[in-house]
Order: sequence, then C-alpha cells, then structure tokens
Amino acid sequence: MKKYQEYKQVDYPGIGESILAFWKENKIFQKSVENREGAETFTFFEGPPSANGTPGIHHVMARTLKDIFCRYKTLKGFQVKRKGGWDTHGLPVELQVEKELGITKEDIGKKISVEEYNKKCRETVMRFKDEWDQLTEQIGYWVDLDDPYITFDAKYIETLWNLLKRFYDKGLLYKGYTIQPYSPAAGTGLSSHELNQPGCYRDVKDTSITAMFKLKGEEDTYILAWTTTPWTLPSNSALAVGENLDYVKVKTFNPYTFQPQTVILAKARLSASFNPKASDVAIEDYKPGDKLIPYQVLGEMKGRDLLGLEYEQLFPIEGLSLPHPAFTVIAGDYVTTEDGTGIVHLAKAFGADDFRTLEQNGVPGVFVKDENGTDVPVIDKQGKFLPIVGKYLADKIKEHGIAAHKEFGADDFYVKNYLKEDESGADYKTTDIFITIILKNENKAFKVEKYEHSYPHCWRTDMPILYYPMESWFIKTTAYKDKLVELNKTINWKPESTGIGRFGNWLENLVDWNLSRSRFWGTPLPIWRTEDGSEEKCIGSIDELNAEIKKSIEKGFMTASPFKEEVPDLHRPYVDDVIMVSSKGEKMFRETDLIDVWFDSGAMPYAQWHYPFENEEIFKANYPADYIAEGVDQTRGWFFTLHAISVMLFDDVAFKNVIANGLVLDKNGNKMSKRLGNAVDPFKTLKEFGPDALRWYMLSNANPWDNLKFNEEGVTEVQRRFFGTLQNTYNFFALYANLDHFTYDGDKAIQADQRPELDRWIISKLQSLIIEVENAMDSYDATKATRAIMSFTVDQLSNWYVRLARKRFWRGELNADKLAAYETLYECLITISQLMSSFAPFYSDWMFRNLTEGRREAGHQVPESVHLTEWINADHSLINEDLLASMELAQNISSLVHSLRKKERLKVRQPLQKILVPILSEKTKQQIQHVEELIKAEVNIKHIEYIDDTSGILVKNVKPNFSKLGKQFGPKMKLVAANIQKWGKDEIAEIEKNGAIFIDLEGEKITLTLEDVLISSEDIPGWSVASEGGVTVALDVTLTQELKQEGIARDLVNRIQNLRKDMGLEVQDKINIKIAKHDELINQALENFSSYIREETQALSLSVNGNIEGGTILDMDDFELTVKVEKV
RNA sequence: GGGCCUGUAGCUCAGGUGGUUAGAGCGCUACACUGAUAAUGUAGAGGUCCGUGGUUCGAGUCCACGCAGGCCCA
Repeated sequence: MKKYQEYKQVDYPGIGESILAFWKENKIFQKSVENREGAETFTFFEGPPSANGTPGIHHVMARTLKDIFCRYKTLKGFQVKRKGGWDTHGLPVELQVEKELGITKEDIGKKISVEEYNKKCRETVMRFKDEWDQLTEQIGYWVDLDDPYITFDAKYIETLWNLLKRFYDKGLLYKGYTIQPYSPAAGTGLSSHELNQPGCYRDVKDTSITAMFKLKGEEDTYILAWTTTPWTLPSNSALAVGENLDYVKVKTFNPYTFQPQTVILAKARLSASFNPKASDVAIEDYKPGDKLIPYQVLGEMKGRDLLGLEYEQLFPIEGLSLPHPAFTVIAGDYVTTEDGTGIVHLAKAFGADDFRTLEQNGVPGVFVKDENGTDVPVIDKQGKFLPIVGKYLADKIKEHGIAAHKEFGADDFYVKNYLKEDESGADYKTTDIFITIILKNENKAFKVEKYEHSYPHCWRTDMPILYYPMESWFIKTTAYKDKLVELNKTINWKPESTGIGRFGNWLENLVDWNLSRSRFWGTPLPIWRTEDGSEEKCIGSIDELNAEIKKSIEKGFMTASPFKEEVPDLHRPYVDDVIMVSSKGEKMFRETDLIDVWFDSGAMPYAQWHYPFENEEIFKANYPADYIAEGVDQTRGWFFTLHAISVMLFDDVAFKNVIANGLVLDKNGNKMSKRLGNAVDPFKTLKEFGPDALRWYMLSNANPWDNLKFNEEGVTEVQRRFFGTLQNTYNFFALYANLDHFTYDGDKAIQADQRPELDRWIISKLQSLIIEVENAMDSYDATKATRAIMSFTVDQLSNWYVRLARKRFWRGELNADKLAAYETLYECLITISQLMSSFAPFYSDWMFRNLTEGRREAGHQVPESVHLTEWINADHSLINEDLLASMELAQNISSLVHSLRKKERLKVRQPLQKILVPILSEKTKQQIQHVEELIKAEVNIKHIEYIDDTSGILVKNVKPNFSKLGKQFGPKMKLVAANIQKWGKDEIAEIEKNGAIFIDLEGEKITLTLEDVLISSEDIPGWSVASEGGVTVALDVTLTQELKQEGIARDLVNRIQNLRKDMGLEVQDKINIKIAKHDELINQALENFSSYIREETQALSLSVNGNIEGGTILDMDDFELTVKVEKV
C-alpha cells in the first residue's frame, strides 16, 4: 500500500471542497479554539459587513487578511476567538426597501406604517446572508458564524443605550445644531449619499451680488464680498479673509449710484473686478454715468491686517442687531481668490463652513426666538423669510417703487422660488432680485450679475436645496481630542501613514460627532424630553425603560406597555409610543432621531457580548483587540468610532494593531462596478482556481494596503509557479518514498548534523525561512511572509535541492545517504505545509495530511490537521552561515559556467576539463572547496582550479569604496576616485601587502587603507571569463579525446533513456543493448564507458556488433548510431 | 480646496540609513533537459526609475514645485 498518496493531476477547487468537508465533519475550527483553552488570548474583532448586498472579490481580500493572523496566532499557541457579526442598520437598507416597494420617505407613515416598513428592512438586511456564509466558508475564513452579533438585536441595542447613557452622564451627549442639506419642498434633510445621486448637482444661473459692507469710522470705505445666494445677506454676521492673502484698497466710483468710494478686495481679484481698460483713466476725469469706471490702488495689506475691522450691518433690521464681535472681519482658512473678491460673507444658519468659522470665533449668528424661546433662522422650513425680514423687504419695495409681479406682504418672500411661480411675467422678480435692487439703490452693491454654477438639488422634488440648521445630537469628541491623539500613537498601523497621516490628521481637526439621523430603521436615540425641553431622561437599559413605562401607566399617560415580549423590540415605532413622566408630572416624548450606524459597529467590543449586562469575564478577556483589519475607507468610519468610544468611555485603545487594506481594482486599475461589468465574481473565481491560489495571489502580489489590480493571470501564475512547483516536489517525494517503502519517523531520523552537506544546507535555509516568516507575521506583513515561502520553495528547495539531490532518491537501496535525503525533503515539506497554512489553509492541510497519513495509520500521535499543530520553532543551531555562503557561491559559479557554456556553445552533457576561479581570500577558497563536488556535478566539469597572485596570470582591478571614502573626503571624492582608477598592479600589490598606501592629492599626502578600496578580479587574459557579484570564473574549453568520448557516452545514455521511455518501460525494468559498430572514436567511447552506460540505463549487457537487425537509428547530432534495446 | 497613498522593463512588483553595472517573476527570443515530463532548467533582449528644479563629490532614494491615477474629507 502506498503510504504517500501520489497525484497525476491536481484539482485545486476540489481540494478546497474536500478539505472544507473534512473540517466540518471533524470540527477542526472548533478544535483549534478549544485546544487552546486556558492559553493566552489573542483578540480579534470582526468589523461587521452588511448582508443586504452580495459579496464581491474585495471581500475575499478583506476576509483573508483577517483570517491569516488569527490562524498564525493559533499555531503560535494563542486562543483566538472570532465572533462573527452583521451590520444591519442604515440608509442603504432603507433605500433598497424603498426601491423595492416603490415608495419614498414621505410615504412612510402614510402608504406604509413604520412598523411594516421596519419589518421589511429587517427581512431585507439578511437577504444575502447565505451567500456571505458560503463565501466565508469557501475561502476558508474561520469565524464563528453560528453565534454572530447582530446590530438590530435587542440585547445589542441595550448595550448601545448603556454606552449612550454613559456619554450622557459624563455630559458628553448634547443637542446642538448642524448645517445640513435640506429640501424645503420635501420637508426633509438629505444625506450626502442622496446628494451624490447622479443628476443632483446641476448647472443653474443664479443672481450673484458683490455687496458693500461699510467700515465703521471711515468715510465711504467698503469691504467687498461676493455671494451667489443674496437671500443669505440679511443673516450676515461677519466677513472672512485669508490671513496670508494680499488685499488692496482701491479708490473708485459706484456703477449704480456713481458716488465716489473706496473699496477693499483681494489683490488677485483686481483685474476681475475692474475693467483693465479703465486703468488709464484718471479718477478726476470720471463723470457720473460713464461706462468706464476709473480706479486707483491706494494701498496694499495682508489679510491679517484686516482682522477685527468693524462694519455696519448690511440690513439694519430692527430686532436683528447683534452684539460685538458680530459685524467684524475674521480669518477663514478656506478663503481663496479663485472667484469673488477674496472676502467671504458669513451667514451662520446657511453654511457649514460659515457655522464652523463663526462658532470658532465666538461670533453670534442672526437668529430670532420662536414661541418656545429657541433660536430659529430668519427663513422657515418652507424656505420663506419670517415676517421680521419680510416686512422690511416689503417696505423697501414700496419705498424704492420697485415694480413687482404681485403685491408683496410681510409673509410672501420665498427664496429659491419654492412656490414654483411662473417666472416668465415681465415684472416677475425673485426674492434675490428684490434684495439686489434694494442694495443697488442704497449704494450697497458693487456688482450684480447672473452667475452659472453647480448647485445641488433634491432628487425627489427637483428643487434646489438649502443648507439649513438642523437640530442634532452630538458626542463631544472634541473634549477628548488630546487623549484620542495620544492613544492613537500607541496603535501599530499598517501602513503607518494611515495612522499618523489620514487618521492622525483627522483627529487633529476633530469636530463633534453628529449622532443624529432622521430615519426609521436604526438604533433609536434613548432620550426623552418634555415638550419645552426643560427636562430630559436618557435611558440606559431595558429595565429602566420598563420602570418608566410602569410609572407612565400609573400616571395614566400610557394604557399599556407596547412591549409584549420579555426581550422587547427596541426599534421604532414601539419606542416612540413610550411617553414618560417628568419630575413635574409632564409628558416626555422620545427625541425622534436614530443614531449613526457607525456607533453600532464602533460599539461592537461591548455589544457583541451584551456587556455590561452579561459576560463581563469574556469581555474583559477580549478587550482591547490585538488585531483588526478593514478597508482604508473605514478610517473615519469604523476605525474612528471604535477608537472614540473606547478612549472616551474606557480610557484605552480599542485595538493595538490594525491593517487598513486598499481597494481591489480591475486589471486596468479601474474601480470595479457591477454596472460597468468589470466586477469579478468571487464564486466564479473560486470555482476556477480554488481558494488557496486566490488567497495567495492577493497577499503576495502587492502589499494589502496598496490597491490591488486584480488580474486572473496573476492567480494562474501563482498557481503554476508556486503551487505547481510545490506539488511536483511533493509528488517527487511520494513517488520514491513509496518505491522505497520509506516512512518518516522523527524519533528515528538521522541527526541533522550527521547528514550530507546539501541536506544541512537546505535545513539551514529552512530554519532561516521560519525566522523570516515569524518576523514578517509578527509585524503584520503577510506579503513578505508569502514571498519568502514562495522563494524558498521554488528557488531553493525545488530548483536547487531537489535537482542536485535527485539521483540520491532513485539510485541504489535505502542506505543512510538516501534516508537522509528522504528525511530532509520530508522535513522541508511538512514545515512548509505549516508555514503556508495561514495563507493557503486548504492545500496546506491537504499536503500535511498526505504527509502524515501513514504515521497516523501506524498509530502514531499526529494531529489530524495542520491547523491543530504547534508552531515549529526555528532551531538556530542548525543555521550554518558558512554553509549558506558556500552554497550561494556554488549557485553563482554554476550560473556563470552555464552562461559561459552557452556562449561557447558547449552543452552541459559534454564534460569539460576545468574551470579557473581567481581567489582573493583564503576564506572564499575554503567556502568554494566545501561545495566543489556539487559545482562539478552541476556544470559537468572535472576540476576547479584556484588561482591567486602566485599563478602569475591573475589580473586584479581596483575600485574606490565610495560609501566609505565619501564620508571621509566629501567634496574631494572625485580626485581620490580618479587617482585610484589610475592604479596598476604595483599599487594594488602595495596596498595588499602593507594594508595601506600613500597617495598625493594635489600636493596633499593622504593615506588609504585596504578598506577604502574594492579589489576584484574580472579578467584572465586568453580565457573566456564571466563575472558577477565579486565572483569570476574562467572556462577551459579544450576538448580532449577522453572528454569527447565521455560526452558521447552521456549523449548515448540520454538517447537510450528516451528509447526506454518510448518503449513504456518502468523505472526498475532491466534491458540489453546492442549497438552497431561505428568509427574508432565512438567504439572507444562505448568500450571505455560501457559500465557507466549500463549503470545509468539499467542495462545488463552492452554489446557492439557489426550489424543489427531491426535496430533504431539514433540522431547523435554529429553522427548517427544504430541501436537495439530489448527488455529482459 | 485639504489630507493620505501610488507612479521603477510590455505586465505585476522588489529596491534599510544616498555610494557609481537598478533587480525578480510573468511575457518574449534562443537553447538545454527528457527517470519531477501536460513538468523543469539556463541564457539573452528589454529601463528617460512620472516631470522640472534643488541639496550633495554622488539622487531611483532627500527637499520643493508640478503631472497622472486612486481613496477619504470638505
């Protein structure tokens, strides 16, 4: 019976399937975790994917990356629990449901109840769970799929509420404003996602105005600020300049009132604001009404010189005046001179930048109190000016006698034409136009014109959006900025730049975390308020909630609890039905917001265990994470929310090591998209290549943090080059081990130091490889690890060790040398199977099991899977640096000889007498002598001759050692180099003899030592020479009769082997050979090398006859030979 | 507009702290091997190291400014 299974053909996808079945049947994953009970914990957090879409090829990348370090750490002896998880809330789910039901957000609560809607969301979100599970299994991502955390789960939400309450109790959860895109026509806020829908940004022509803000305390001096939204001007409360930009003060005339005036604007905007033709016109020559308005620059200043200047309110409306520092000049870091005047008008309520800048500078905005006493902007949610402004505008229209298409009262001024009035009437005017006319008349407009620009529109109503202040709940992350920054520095980021750059900079410019989402399917904000906002309650558990409900029922606000089940559904609409009782006995209603889904996922370290309600021990043992991995696009998403919650509530990092992987692009570097049809189907790819080659390709081709240009040809290459070579090597081993009935037994194996040189060398290499892989994996560098394994397997093991040791496997009986070869190759293979098991979990297990099956059947204790083994630590004592250096020389010299043979057209089968190797040090000579036999066999030469100075034929070259001399001589380097390059053999001899030499450098005497130069030998006169990496080889190309005969013998062996093969003989079959007589040289060759030929071809006899019946004519290149081979 | 990443052979990628002939694999060409054989090996050709300036005796490497592609954020 064969102990080692041999395979003609390998079916990689098949291996994936059969090993997967084996894992399932024998619970290998569970065992790999249970095995390590009591061992040190290595904690991994799964960033939850959303299962409402099908998985793509990039998920293979992300999940492989997660998997490999967990597997590696398991081998290293850690217990690695991996709880799976699902992200279930959020806008994409809602949008998908709306699309399928053919409804919009407005229909919720009308055409469909919130209850039904959320039910639909809950069904939809797990729609592709099966596909996800399938992919996860098929690619070998080991994660606990049976007991995952699910973010819509009531227990999960309970933890979220608990965390939110902790924030609340610390005073870190507060209600404030944020400026958001808002659609007055639809009466709803819009997400950036919605704004990015195609067709939302449209080119529109708006009335733009450069308004004049009169400086206080100066005669007719104005600051110019440009805006495309004149309706925001009544809300102006400050002007922003760029501190480092250049500004000018210009004397000119108003084009509408013709009055003389002085204006301030950015120097760079001068030519755009004034007609250059007017630059020649003298100020004095201007007459009111002239088309060409002269201007004269009076002075120049920096933006920072303008800071603090006060100006008069543009619309001095009663009730809208503001205290200092309103109506002053402040600095804005985003101010440019690309358009406008280089000075930006700020209206706190209608621009996110405006809001932020004013807030930072402590400048109040223009607001009025509503009936509840809260501040509201002067435009209502329908997009209409409040009467306080409307009355002012209506009065001005009368005062200035402006013709209008209708009578305007105080309550008639809509911005952006939200009434959808017919605009074609002769006197039709928008609110913007009224505002500009009033300003023109009042000498407050410098320029008014139509301006075409891109402006976002509501995708439902097609109407332009407003940026409008919306009430929102925030987590005060800014209060912990320093701590967040500080603890981030303790995290090991891969790549580092994402941590210090992308993430670090983001933390430096932190703003408070806006938690609010005005939606339906998500975690409800657990805050109840009285109607006047005077009292609030934040609920932190289901028990608290029930207690409040009980109180409410007693008070009579509620008749019954909306929660029938013991574990209630904490979603809308049920929580909205809860009315609580304030301390004063008033009704309290829930704030209708949901929270940001990123809070859901960022809270998974706690919520996945339902901490602190349950599992405190498990939580503490599994926090913080040793390792997480996710796409780089999560930097401001999951990575941030994990970090923020952990630092702010638990004063610790949430993760210690993190890989932020890049995107998977198509082979041309374009983003994959289902729409464009360039997306790669992971299931199809798996079916074609199996999981191992796919994983290996993704990890080894490029660093995971760089974008991967996914190319199937790359997978093919990995499969052929790495897996194919490894498979061949295994098969080679299996073939001969079975013939020899060899079974590996570690206890009885020959001691490594007793084995032949070649064996000790590959063992040396193998130990170095283990260390290399360990180092790479310990620093989370999978690419390095896979490349090292690949290089060892292909270049060292297969291409060198097996090739050179080949004959040892098939010649003679099972002696010590042969045994050592088997044992060595076996040890290499089994070690590779373990080293590669993290990356190629299926194939490696398959090979491991093939290698160990015999032992298992013989009753030995061998783990049933490579994933249940203990890491084989490197044995440093087996690393022989000298031997490694020797073998490298052997490889180099062989390569050089091959190159020379090629040049001289002498094939390797033709033996040659000798090579010459110039020797510059005794050590090198010894190192080469060590591997002399190998070299001679590999390149088919008889002798290696070492030549040194005494031979008289060695020609040495000398080169400056730049790196050493450069530091010493710096600028004189060129002179020194020139001097050294002129040296002849006398100077070289002198420095070699004395260890130093004096040279004259433009009159200056300097000393150079042996270390300052590099001496090499690259030439032997009269010989064919090749040189590389400091080694030089010369080839003796003389062919003696004897050599020619041997060459013929070898050629003949080769031809007979082919014949044997054509005849279909087995390796061990014996033959008889008859050869027809030929000329003397050939007869001699046959005679002299008869035994050699017989041995090589397994021939019992070799006879040379005059004539042969039915022989085969062999083409021997230079001649032909008739031969008859017969099976014995 | 800002932050970050990437740019080296036809393709995919290596190239600690600057050092004088810039490497590998694939592909291509030629050859070898034929007892690992639908495998394998060797050699060769192939380079404006994205561009422009700068620092330096010396730059693929350091600095500045650009260009192209990508991601995230405004």
